[in-house]
Amino acid sequence: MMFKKPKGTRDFTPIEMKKRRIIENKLRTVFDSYNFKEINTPTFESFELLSKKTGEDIRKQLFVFKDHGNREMGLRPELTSSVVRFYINELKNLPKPLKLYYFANCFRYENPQAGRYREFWQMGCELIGSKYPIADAEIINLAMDGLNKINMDYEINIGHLGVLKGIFKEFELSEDEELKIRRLIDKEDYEGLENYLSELKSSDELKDIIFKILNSKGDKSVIPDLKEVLKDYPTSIEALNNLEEILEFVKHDNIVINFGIARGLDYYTGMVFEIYGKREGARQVCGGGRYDNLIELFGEQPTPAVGFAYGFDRVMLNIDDFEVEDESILIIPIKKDKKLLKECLNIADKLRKSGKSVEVDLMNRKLNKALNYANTVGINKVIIVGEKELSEGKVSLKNMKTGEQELVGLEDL
RNA sequence: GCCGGGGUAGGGUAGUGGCUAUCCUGGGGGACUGUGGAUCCCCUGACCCGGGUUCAAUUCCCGGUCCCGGCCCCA
Repeated sequence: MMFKKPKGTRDFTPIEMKKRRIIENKLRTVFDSYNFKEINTPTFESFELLSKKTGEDIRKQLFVFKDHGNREMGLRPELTSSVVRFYINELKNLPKPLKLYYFANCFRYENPQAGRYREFWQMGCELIGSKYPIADAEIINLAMDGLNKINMDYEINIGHLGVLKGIFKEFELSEDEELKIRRLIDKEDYEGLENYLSELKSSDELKDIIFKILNSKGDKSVIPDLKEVLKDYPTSIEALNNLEEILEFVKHDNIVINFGIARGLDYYTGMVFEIYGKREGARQVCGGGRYDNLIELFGEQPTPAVGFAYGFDRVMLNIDDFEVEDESILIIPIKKDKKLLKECLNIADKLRKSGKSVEVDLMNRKLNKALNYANTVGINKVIIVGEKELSEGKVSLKNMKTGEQELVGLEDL
């Protein structure tokens, strides 16, 4: 074989594409129903933009290249940076809230494993301009409604970075220390966390508080208890109040409060959430949260924003497989003379204009072979065009499922 | 970047240090000249790549690559 597809990429068969489109369209209707508006941005951006919120280290996880003008470019690893750039370039003067969504392929230079590819699809949204809890809630509700729409079983965990940040502030931890702690929390490496915390000054109290926060996991009722524990940490209390307000507007009840969600890197500022499916190895299907500092980081005046993205491929892995079938028609001339063939094309043209999915035999097949073909590819109806019937203005319409066949006037097709 | 398991026609497989590499399925054509799912026949089409060992490698060894999965990481 001469060519193979690049590592970590996939070809999608017609059946796979059909299924992906069905799911995509269902999710799309939910975004539309919240009156989010679809946008698109370039597949590649300047490396500088892509590395802005994470730093140079990101390079090894990006597809980076230089264009002919020696400008350094990268394939987008996600859409948030691009959307924010677009917002700052052109959309910042639109009325708020700005509600945007996208469905796009993204690229990360990583080793493939279950549910991880070098090219993958994200469907997500950004709600820009509202700092209010109801905006956070709308994002959570939208994320859950989408998955409900496609009947996916999931678990959602919601946290708030302000709680831990309030603690870090009181204990005056350095940025490095804070980052290291968040990494360990995100990984759920509690043993490593305990060891690390033991090394720090004021370790006992800090350790005690952090583990109390991490253990506050469950339904909404954990919040009042945690407030009591954290009553001396005003920033944390503020965060808990914020989270409580948000949850008042979240319409689904099956949520888990979990302050262990540290969401990878640092641009989230408030509420954060993750959604998990059931499949082992590719469980996380969605992540999101509030990022009120990012737009400012990109050089615009401070603007609150909140959003999420589905990992579309993981969504596909976490739903039950389903059958797809399409309504299609094959038109077969009984003989291969030009007049009959042209008549076939005329009929096809008419049916196509009325929205039907129509094939004309292109293989010069004899009738029995053509029927055989129709049968194996799952064509529902066959129109047989013969001279005798045609002279009376009729054709044979055959239902491939039932085998029934009837003469139909050309006008009645 | 690291680790484990794999790689034989489009899909699924058998097998071997040597002879025309097995079978099923799929695809094209025919038997069948105006009615499908059957049967028969013909055609199509593969040992991942490179190096080594050997008289001889698809087979054994090494390296690479890709796939599956696990770490690291995951904006």
